[in-house]
Parts: sequence; C-alpha cells; structure tokens
Amino acid sequence: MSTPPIIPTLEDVAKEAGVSTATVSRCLNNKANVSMATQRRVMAAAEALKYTPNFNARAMVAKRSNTVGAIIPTMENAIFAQGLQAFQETLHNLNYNLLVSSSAYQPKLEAEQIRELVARGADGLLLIGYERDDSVYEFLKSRGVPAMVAWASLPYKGHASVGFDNRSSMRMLADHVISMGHKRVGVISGITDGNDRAKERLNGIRDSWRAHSLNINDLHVIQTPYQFENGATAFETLMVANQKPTVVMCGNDVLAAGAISKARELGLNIPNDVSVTGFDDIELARYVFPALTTVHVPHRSMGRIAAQNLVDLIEHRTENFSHQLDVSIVMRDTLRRI
Amino acid sequence: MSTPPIIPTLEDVAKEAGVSTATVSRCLNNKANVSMATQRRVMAAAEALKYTPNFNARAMVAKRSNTVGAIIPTMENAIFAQGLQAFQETLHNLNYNLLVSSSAYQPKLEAEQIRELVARGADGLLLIGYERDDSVYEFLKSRGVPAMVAWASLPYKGHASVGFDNRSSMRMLADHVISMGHKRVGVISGITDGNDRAKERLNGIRDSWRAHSLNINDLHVIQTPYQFENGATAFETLMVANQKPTVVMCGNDVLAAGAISKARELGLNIPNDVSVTGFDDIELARYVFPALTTVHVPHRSMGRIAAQNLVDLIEHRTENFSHQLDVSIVMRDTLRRI
DNA sequence: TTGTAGGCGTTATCAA
DNA sequence: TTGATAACGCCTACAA
Repeated sequence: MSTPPIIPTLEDVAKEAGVSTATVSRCLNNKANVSMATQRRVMAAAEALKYTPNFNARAMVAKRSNTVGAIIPTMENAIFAQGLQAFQETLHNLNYNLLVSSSAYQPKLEAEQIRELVARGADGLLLIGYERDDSVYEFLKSRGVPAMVAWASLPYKGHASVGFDNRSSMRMLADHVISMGHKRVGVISGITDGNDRAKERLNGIRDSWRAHSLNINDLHVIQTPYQFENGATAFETLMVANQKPTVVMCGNDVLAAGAISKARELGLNIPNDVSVTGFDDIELARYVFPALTTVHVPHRSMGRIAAQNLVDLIEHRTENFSHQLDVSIVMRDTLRRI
Repeated sequence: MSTPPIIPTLEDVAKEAGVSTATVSRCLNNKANVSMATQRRVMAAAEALKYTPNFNARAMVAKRSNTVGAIIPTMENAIFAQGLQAFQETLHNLNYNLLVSSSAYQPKLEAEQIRELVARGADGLLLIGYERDDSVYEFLKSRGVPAMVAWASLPYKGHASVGFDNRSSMRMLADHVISMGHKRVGVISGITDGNDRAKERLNGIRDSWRAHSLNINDLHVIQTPYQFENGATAFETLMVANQKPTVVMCGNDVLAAGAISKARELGLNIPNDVSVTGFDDIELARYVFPALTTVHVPHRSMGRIAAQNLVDLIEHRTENFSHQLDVSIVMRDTLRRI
C-alpha cells in the first residue's frame, strides 16, 4: 500500500559520496583529518539524501547521548515550569538535550521513569527533592549516571544538589506572621509523605510555633495534594471550624490561590477577615487578587545552576556539588497585622 | 579513582542463568516457547544482576521504541499542561512512553526537535497546530513517522488532527460581545506569524466585525507573545489611547490575566469600566478576579483522543484521522452589557 | 588523508 | 524448548 520508508544510513551517504563510512562519520562529527574537498562532497551527499544520524546506534557505541532527563512531580501547574525552562535553555547552550517525564508525585512511577531514562542512555538526571528509596540512588551510582537534586531542602549529603532551605524559609515566614499578632493559624500543607519539601515547610511552621511557646493546638493542619481545588476545599474546612484561624498559611502558591478563591466565594475579605500566605512565588502569586504574600524562590537561577553543574558532573569537571540559594519573603496584600 | 560502572547485559544474565542470550531475550519479552523452569531461572538472574535492557540496542534492531515525542510551544504557562497530562496518561495506559520538548514558539527550533525525536526513534509525534514548513511534513512522511496535529484549527488536510475551530469559536465569542452592545473593541492577540491558532482567533473577531458591518477602524489590535506581562502592557497601551475600548478581547487566558491585573493597577474596574475576555479556559480563568469570561476548550479530551489515535496510527490500525471538538463560551464575570 | 574491520546490546531467523 | 548467528547503524582503533 504505502511504500515502506527508506531511511538513509551512513553507508548510503558513503556510497553517494564515493568514500568509506569512516570518512563520513569523521565529517559529520567534524573531526580533523579530512580534506576540504571530501568534506564538501560528503556534506552534499548527506544533504541530498536528507540523512540524519541514527541516535540509538550512535549512543550505543559512543556510550554517551548528550541527553539529560528530568523527572518532575507534575506539569499540571506551573510550580516547576520556570525552573525547568531555565534548565532546558542552559542545557541547550551546553549542547545537551532534555527529555522530560512527569511522575505525578508517585515515587513508584518516578523510580520507573528513572530506570527508563537511564536505559535510554541519559547522561545525567535532574531529580526534584531528596526523598527517595536508597535503591534508586544505588542504581544510579552503579550505572555511573550522575543526578542533580534540585529544589533540595538540604545541602550536600552524598549527592549533588541545588536548592534552598525549605524549613528555615517557611520558619522565617511563620515568624513574621506571628510577629504580626497572629495566634490562631490554619495550615494547608501539601502531602508530606514522600515529599521532603512539603515536610520541611510544615516543620518550619512548627519550629516557629515552638520557638514562640505557642499552643500547638492552635495550629490546625490539613494535608492535601497541591491543587487549586484542594486549596479551596481545605480553606473552607478551616473556616467553618469552631476556632477560626486569623491566618491560613499554605504549602505553596497553588493551594493559596485556591484558598483566596474560596474566600471570595464565602464572602470573606482578604486580608481583613483572614490573612493568607503562599510559597514559591510563581507567576500566579502576582495576578491573584489580592496579590499573594509569599516566599520568593529563585526558580530560574536554580534551573541554570542545576544544568551547568549537572553537565560539569557528566563531563567529570567536578566531583560533587551542592548549592543553597537564598529566598526572601515577598510582602504583598494578603497578610495583615491584627 | 571511582570504579567504572559495570552495566549488566543480556549476556551477563544469560551466563548467570546458564542459558543463551536468545532465551533471555524471549523471557524478558514474555514470548511463548519458554519452559516455566528456565523462565524462573532467568528472571532470578536478571533480578540478581539488576539488569535493565539497553533501550538503544533494542530500538535499533526492533525498529520501534514504544515512545512518542511531543513538542509543545511552551512549558512556561499552563496552556498545554492539562492536555499534555491527559495525553501522557493515555499513552501510559497504551504502554507507550512520552518524551517532551519545548520549542519556545520557534519554528526553527521545532524543526530541529522533530528531527531529534525522530532520530531518537520516536514511533510517532504530537505536534501543536498545523502551520509549519512543508519540508517538515515531507521529512516525517519519508521516515514513516506518523504525526498527530493537536490544537488544530482545521479538520483533515492530509495529516491526522484533533482540535477545534479556533476561528468560529472566537467569532462566536465576538458575536456575543457585539450583541452586548460593544462597538469599540481592543484586541490583544498572540503573535500570528507562524501560529495558526492565533491567526484563526484573530480572524474570527474580524469575521464577526464584518458580519455586523462595523467600522474596522474601531478594532484596535495589538500582537504580543503569550505572556502575562505582555497582556498587562498591551492593556495599558489600549487604555491610554484616544478611543478607549469598552471591551478588550484577548487571544488567550494568560494575556487576559495580565490585562485584568493591569486594570486593577490602573484603578479600572472590570467589568464596569471595561470588559475583558479570554480563550482556552485554563485553570487560572477561575481564580483570577473577577473570574474570566472565556472560551472553554476540552483540553483533556483532546489529549486523550490525540494519544489514542496516534497509537492507532502507529500500529496501523487506522490510516488517518481527524476530529473536531466542540467548544463553548463560559460566561463568568469580566464581560458585561453596555 | 582515507579505508578496513570489529564491536556496542539487542532481536529474530533458523537449526537443532 | 533452546541455541548459534546474523543483522541493526554507528564509531574508532589500526592499517594503508
């Protein structure tokens, strides 16, 4: 029916140009030791046949693919978008390609995808957060595939990392909240199980609480997956409780956006009736109304640094790497003194 | 220094299990013709060695990779996130993997990435929108790699597609806007060059305009890349003009969110001072304030249908495919009668 | 400067 | 039910 696709190979190009495959290979990988004349002939032949190198064959023999894989927990919301974009751009400049997978916050799926990407010949991996089974790290090490842990809560602990201190950042924000007179705090946290970032952020709030000798019972915590709708639902739950909080601290901006939206629906004014805080400072923090008070994370720098150093790791230009970035509180309009 | 990674191969497993590589291969691909006993031995050996198949070798000889590639214009905002997620989930159920690249709305980069993914052995591709150089389609055809065009504005035209009529959808919205008494319309369009969706949407507005015999000079159009900030800037430009529009129609929700944000900054009330409309109905349309009146696009269905039919194409279960989805106007709070 | 040839890890064909 | 063995497309010593 349809003619079977005819895919030109190195050999076809070699024939067309009247040289050996070795010469063609040399030309294409612009090695030295090729005369200008043959160089031109070969290039012309490749062009004419619309030759493209077979990636799998190349990777198999060269034992490197100039590819790195990234596994992010979700593509559904923009939490990782900016960082990933910067990561990809930097990689591109370094002549590497990026393959992206999403694990849907499921450790099992993540482990699968790690194997998958390694089996595909990824030269290195970008992983989000520390917390995963040791066997995963062992696997990576046994295969000699370096991984860069980004959005990491902790500095170097045996693997390369770039991130910021989720715990102390959130604590800083909580300290600030308390200093503004809040004593009844609702918390909408992400699911902490299997998510070190979420865990650390929650711990940061508790740290602050204890440091101020406040009553732990006045800290009402709800855990829920990072989704807009869940933020809305959790907010409502908190606000119909007996002891309404005066501030709702959210594990990230997406949850906070949901909370703000639900507040409006309930006829609650933010920040007069209740304050709200977020974390991450993704784009929506600015276009939500009122604009969200949150913790600013330098996503782009993180992506850039991760890429740069992952490549250094791959090319054995460094042995390990660990970098902690500074974050800052962005005061906007959802937190007020009471 | 560090011990070189030792990567177990089929042969290692074969030795360990005391069988031939052929048998191991058969076991791993759960073919018939293998006795239970050897089956178990082989599996145990593979487990013990932590063997993972070399993907490149497999793809090279099998001539299929169970992988599809998707190239989306951007990961920075959530325009494609939901559809892509559904696409990936469906693919996963069909036992295919997804590789994602982002082209940053640059046709050149997209073409590169298409070659890249094909060279990598992708069995099929997901592309966004029709408009691209013919040579790209020819390349794909010559390689026998099927492509599914999603977010497509037009039905079948020689390649498989799933989408909705951007033009008539936007026209429907514009008709509605006009029926509410608006006569001075500002338009914040995406860049139409190289973007058929943006082009069609703009055309839809013009269609409506002409159909209502309105003065084309009262249609003030600004083209700008799909980014929040750009929506804000364009909105301001429109609102300081001599003839202020009574409604600003935006090419997508991201631009609209920027416009709404800027309106607040300028002390303009929406929709009392000026109305705003979007397109896409992504999540933020609901949490922006006031909630955005927009065109609802069934992202998830689109992703699901694209995946299902791309796989059908790959496995020669169908020859071509074209599907148009229905969209609808979602009246929320940013458009009012004047 | 160019060519020959071996091997990378799989799958598939054919015998046994 | 199993095992040799020949590809697959490319790179890279080594030879010429």
